[in-house]
Amino acid sequence: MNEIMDIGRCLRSHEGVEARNRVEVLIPVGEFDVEATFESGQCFRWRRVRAGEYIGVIGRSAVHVQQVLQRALTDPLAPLSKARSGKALLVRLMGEMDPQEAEHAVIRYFDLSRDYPAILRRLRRDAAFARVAPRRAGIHILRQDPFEVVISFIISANNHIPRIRRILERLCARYGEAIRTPFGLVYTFPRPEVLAEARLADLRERCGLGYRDRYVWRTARAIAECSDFASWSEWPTPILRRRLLELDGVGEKVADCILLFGFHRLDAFPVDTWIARAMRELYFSDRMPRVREIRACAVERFGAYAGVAQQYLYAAFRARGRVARPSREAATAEEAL
DNA sequence: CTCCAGGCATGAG
DNA sequence: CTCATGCATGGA
Repeated sequence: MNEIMDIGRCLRSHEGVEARNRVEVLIPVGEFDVEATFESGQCFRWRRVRAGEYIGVIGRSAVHVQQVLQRALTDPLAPLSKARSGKALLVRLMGEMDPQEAEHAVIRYFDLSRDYPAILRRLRRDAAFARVAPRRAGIHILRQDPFEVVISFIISANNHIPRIRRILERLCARYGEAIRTPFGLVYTFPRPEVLAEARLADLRERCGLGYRDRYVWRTARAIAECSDFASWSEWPTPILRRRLLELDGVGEKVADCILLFGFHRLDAFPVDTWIARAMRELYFSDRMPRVREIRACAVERFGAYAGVAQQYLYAAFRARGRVARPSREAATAEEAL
């Protein structure tokens, strides 16, 4: 049984969807930073191939993204001056489409037409925020596929980011469609109907989902059977939020992540352990507030862009926490002093 | 070995 | 309504 499935997988993998057209677009991006955005915890499936270079999927196309200095590209012989050359995004899409729709898809996915520097300036009017947030608006909120975000953040609950990535990788390799690229195979995210047909044991054992197997399966089935999931994006945020909370495995925090990362509701403010710590330190003088209280505080201070503030706070505190967390050796070394 | 991870569902009070 | 508990898994 399993052997047969494995062979089936191999065949499917090697068939792959042949990438016929390759469209290349170069877009000036201002302060946007691919690396900061991809490593900010809002997406899990972009694979880093080099510094500032990633491969992933947008829609049903495999995509290679590279952050470049625009001048270096238009005039390769000109001296590379960081000050005088603007940042740009060189994007190669593998799939059938014309350059114009490719450019539109890229601008939309990376939210490049929004003025993030202006948003950051507005957020930085808050003194506490300004103290810890960066000056440059490197992180954008991506416009990811809603279903992918739903499943991804169900898996994210009580889990580590490296493990979330590996689970999603296996899930897509098993249930998504393979696309051949010069960097190896990449997979589309599985459609709801496909995940709904999966076996629970397969999700648990092969993909490593653990106890979340039934959450993923039930939610995939609910969305597959839901005739109007495509139009959820048109609903007002409070109604959409209530609807998301009905999905199995979706609580308040995950619902807010889905609103922010899947439906681009920039006022949604997911409160996880890191944000709770950050907000507590910044605004509650180290007393432990309720999650409700934290969200209310964020909405009051950051308003329509609370979600953007959240992403910058999350990145700042996580970067700080990783180096600041004392290791066992550091602790004993400290005691030895 | 224990602790923890971008929490959630469940049941008790 | 609030609160406590168990939960698969794997990296630190």
